[in-house]
Amino acid sequence: MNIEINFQSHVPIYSQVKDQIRHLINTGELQPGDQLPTVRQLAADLRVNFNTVARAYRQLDDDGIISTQHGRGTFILEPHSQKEAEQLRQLDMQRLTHYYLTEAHRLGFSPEEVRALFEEKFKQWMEDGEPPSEK
Amino acid sequence: MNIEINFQSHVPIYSQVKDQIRHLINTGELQPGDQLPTVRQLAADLRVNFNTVARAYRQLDDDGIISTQHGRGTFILEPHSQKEAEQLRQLDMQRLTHYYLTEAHRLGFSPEEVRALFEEKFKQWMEDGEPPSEK
DNA sequence: TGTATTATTGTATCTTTGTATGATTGTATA
DNA sequence: TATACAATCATACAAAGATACAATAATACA
Repeated sequence: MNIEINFQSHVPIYSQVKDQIRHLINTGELQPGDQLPTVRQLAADLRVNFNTVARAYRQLDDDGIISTQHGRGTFILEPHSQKEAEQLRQLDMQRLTHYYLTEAHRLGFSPEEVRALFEEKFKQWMEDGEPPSEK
Repeated sequence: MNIEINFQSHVPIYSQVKDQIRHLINTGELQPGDQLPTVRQLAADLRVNFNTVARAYRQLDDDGIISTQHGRGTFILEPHSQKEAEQLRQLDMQRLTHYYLTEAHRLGFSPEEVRALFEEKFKQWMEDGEPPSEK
C-alpha cells in the first residue's frame, strides 16, 4: 500500500491520508475486508505523528468507508451499494481535479498556463491511447 | 541564530526578518533541513507580534526558501539558483499533470470525461480567482 | 484448559505550532 | 483635516504532536 505525503503542499496531512486511502479503495488496490496498517505503522512509514493517522482513520470511519476497532485494527468496508460505489468514484475524481488545480496554483501557475499544459498532455493521451507517464 | 531588528529603521520588521534569514542561509549558518524557531519563539526574542514573524515566514515559503508546516514548524529548504528553481517548478508541474491523468485513467474515466470535469473546475477557478477547494 | 501477564491497537486530552480575520496604529497624500 | 493604505497587533482557530489510557490479542504457565 503506497501512500505519499507532500509536506510542502499546504493540504493537511490527515486530509492527504484520507484522500489517498479513498483513492486506493476506488481503484481496487484495497479490497473490502483488507486490513489497513496500524495507526502507528503507517505513521512511522510517513514520518508523522500517529494521532494524525488516527484522525484520518476516524473520519473515514465516520464516513462509513472503513471500520476502526479498538485493540484490533482497521478494515475496509463493503460499499453499501453499487450506486454508492459510483458516487465515491465521482467524488474521487473531483478531489483529484481539485488537488491538481490547487497544487498547480501553489506552484505559481496561472489558469491559462495550467490549461495549456493540460491540453498538451491530453493530446498525447488521445494519440497514444494511454496517459503520459513520468518520462 | 542571531537576528536583530532595528526599530528606528523604516524598513518593515517582516522585511528585516526575511532579509536576515536569507542572509543566514547564504552564509551557511542555516542549513537545509534545519528548523527555524517557531513564530512565537522568534517573535518573543525580537519583542514583536508573532503574526509579523508569520508574515515573513509565509513570504519566504512563497519564494520557495523555507517550508512552513502547520502544527509542525518551519524548515530550511535546499537552495536553488533561479534557473534551477524554474526547472524544478516545470518538472513538478509536469509530474503533477501526469499524476492527474494517470490516476483519472486508473479510476476508469475516459479522456472526454476528464476533460469535461477539468473544464468545469477550471471555469470555477477563473470566476472565483482561486482554485476550487474540497468544500 | 484457564488465567495472569504482556504486547498491540485504537482513544482521549492537552500542548505546541502555524493560519485566518479583523482592529489598531502610523504615515503619506489629496 | 480627511482619507487611504501598509504594517503591526489581538483574537480566535485549525493542524499536528506528546502523553497517558482503554480494549483486544497473544503468550506464558500452572
